[in-house]
Amino acid sequence: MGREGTHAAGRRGSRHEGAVPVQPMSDATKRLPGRVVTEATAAIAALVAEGTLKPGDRLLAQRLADRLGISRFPIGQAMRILAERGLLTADPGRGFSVATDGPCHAASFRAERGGGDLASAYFRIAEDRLSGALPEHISEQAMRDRYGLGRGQLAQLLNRMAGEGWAERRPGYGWRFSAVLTTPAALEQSYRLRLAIEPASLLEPGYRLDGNLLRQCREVELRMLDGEIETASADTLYERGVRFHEAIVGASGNPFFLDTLKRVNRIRRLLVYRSLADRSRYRQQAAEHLELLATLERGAQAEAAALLRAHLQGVMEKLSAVRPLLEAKSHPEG
Amino acid sequence: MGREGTHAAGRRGSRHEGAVPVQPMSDATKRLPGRVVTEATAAIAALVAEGTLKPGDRLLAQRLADRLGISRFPIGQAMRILAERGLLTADPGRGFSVATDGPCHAASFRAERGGGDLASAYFRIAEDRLSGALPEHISEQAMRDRYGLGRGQLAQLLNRMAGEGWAERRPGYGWRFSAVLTTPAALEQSYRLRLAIEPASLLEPGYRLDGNLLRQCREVELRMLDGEIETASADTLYERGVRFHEAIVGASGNPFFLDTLKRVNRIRRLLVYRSLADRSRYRQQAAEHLELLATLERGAQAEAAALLRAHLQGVMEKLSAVRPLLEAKSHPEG
DNA sequence: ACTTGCATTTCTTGCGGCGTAAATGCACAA
DNA sequence: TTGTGCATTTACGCCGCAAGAAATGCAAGT
Repeated sequence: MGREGTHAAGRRGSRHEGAVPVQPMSDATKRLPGRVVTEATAAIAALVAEGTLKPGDRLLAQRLADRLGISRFPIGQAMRILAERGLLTADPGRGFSVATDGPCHAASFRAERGGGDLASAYFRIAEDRLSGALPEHISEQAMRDRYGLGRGQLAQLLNRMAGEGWAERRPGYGWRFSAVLTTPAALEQSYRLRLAIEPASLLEPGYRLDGNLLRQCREVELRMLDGEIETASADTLYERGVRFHEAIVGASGNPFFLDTLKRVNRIRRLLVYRSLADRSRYRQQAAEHLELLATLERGAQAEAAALLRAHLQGVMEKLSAVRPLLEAKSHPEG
Repeated sequence: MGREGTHAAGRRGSRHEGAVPVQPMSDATKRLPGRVVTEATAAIAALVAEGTLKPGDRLLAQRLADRLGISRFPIGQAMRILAERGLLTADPGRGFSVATDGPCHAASFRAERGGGDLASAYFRIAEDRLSGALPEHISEQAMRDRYGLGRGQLAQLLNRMAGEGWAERRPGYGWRFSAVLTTPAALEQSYRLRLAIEPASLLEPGYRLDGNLLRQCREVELRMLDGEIETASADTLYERGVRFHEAIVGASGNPFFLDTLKRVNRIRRLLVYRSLADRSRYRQQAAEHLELLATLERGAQAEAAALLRAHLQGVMEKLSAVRPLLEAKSHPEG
């Protein structure tokens, strides 16, 4: 998806970010909604789409607000927007309820998720860094000018990068990008970390993979085998893999394992960015994922751990076969 | 109107932080030095103290600046300060050189490292959180008032906490502190992560523990056994342990392992904060550390990994014995 | 030629104001 | 009594200004 979104506009973008390019909008909802309203809108639409809310059901503002962890206000806004879109009907004085033809409309709300501005800058920076377009040392000022970011935004990004280990403050002014990402060994090293933690997480004392989650994971894998491997975008495929592994590890109940995995995955995303997704291997991966799920369902943790280890090792080997491709820009250092 | 507060002193501390309480200072160096100057001062003093620079040696500004990764300016300031302190002699027109009695003075420069203001707030927050004094949800405004922080400072802290996984933005306003830290199982879980990664790191392909580093580690452990266990502060003891393990893991050359360990250690520090340091166990720990070093020296990685595993497991068990003490405030949660 | 020491430039951070989004209180309707 | 709809209050993000602090350029000295 075009994550590059706004870049030219830059500075004056205020906070509304790229979200909700819905259409000119009629008079009642002229002002473009903020982040929370946008999310609430999507969330309610999702509830209708998945059938949790059926036609005729009345929507209680407070209830929804609690569920989403926000106040009633953005809920009201969201409902008004959805009513205009024909998903809900407004009963003046008695709030809103799901329209009879709501569910069909609901599908059109496919997560036009924004959040874009910052995320897009993040990826642009990473890409520039990997391609060598960004110098090793640079001042915040220069970064702001280059990417059209406000002070706070840039600070957020830099902190994140620092946390991820590929940028660091210089003693005086400015920042320094470390070489971690540009070395071809990084990807392999990230896999060795996963190899250490993922199987171990399956052996955690309280491990319990929720039945619902398991079913959900299985369905995704089946859909993949059923053709999505060919049709989905490379980004989506990556996302799917990440989600699977995070779900598996998350079921360990040990947040340290999960956080670590999430962390390494976020970086890995940058590393695989340039590796042409070789779709054929996804087929085998999906099969292995399914086998793993079956084993976990039986509660055979040790066996599952072994499978997972083998799975990761397999991926890693395939990977080192592609490695020459990545070494286009090898920075010998030492 | 909460906001105009400015209530406590806090605010006007500018950025110089608690550093360098050196003394009223004579006229030449009246203005208190900034962060970089302070660090440069300490660095140069250290060079003199450790004998890298001997009496009579001339100090070249550019050389030092390059070595520290900063510009010549703060170097000059630092040298002037040190000259006033009697560590260096000023040769007008020809810079500075080490004074004959420099080395004795140098010892008095024991890293009076500041950085304090923020760090102290960080620990106060963590403590309040652990003791339950801080509510689960809170707005930035309330935090600022509570801890007397500027907007930027607070933002920095919150970002850091978010990165460490124990605070997160709420959808609307305000922040939410996750339960990670308050659950009594957390400490144990953190050890299980370490158990997964530390031994594995010893088996990394390019593992190589530098001879110098090894010797240094050994010395520290010996000093510990030689009495420091009784005399050093609890904080220092913790620090020593962390450093040892990070050195060992860092020698794997895989930054992902090291980062993960650092990360978990930072959080662990908050978790052990209240556990009364039981000094007796440090003795055994030191012995095990030494044995580990010896094994690594022989290059017996697998054996070392086993030792490390046993070591961690031992610590963990001791820990679960103390656990009842920590459960003072157990938050059962569904 | 190399360095110092100063002057100038550049960068960063703190603070307060402003505009807008979200939270909250309240009156009123069902 | 419960819940809606609006008005009020509160919180937060962005911006500009100004004060330092660090980086850099330059002339003079050795």
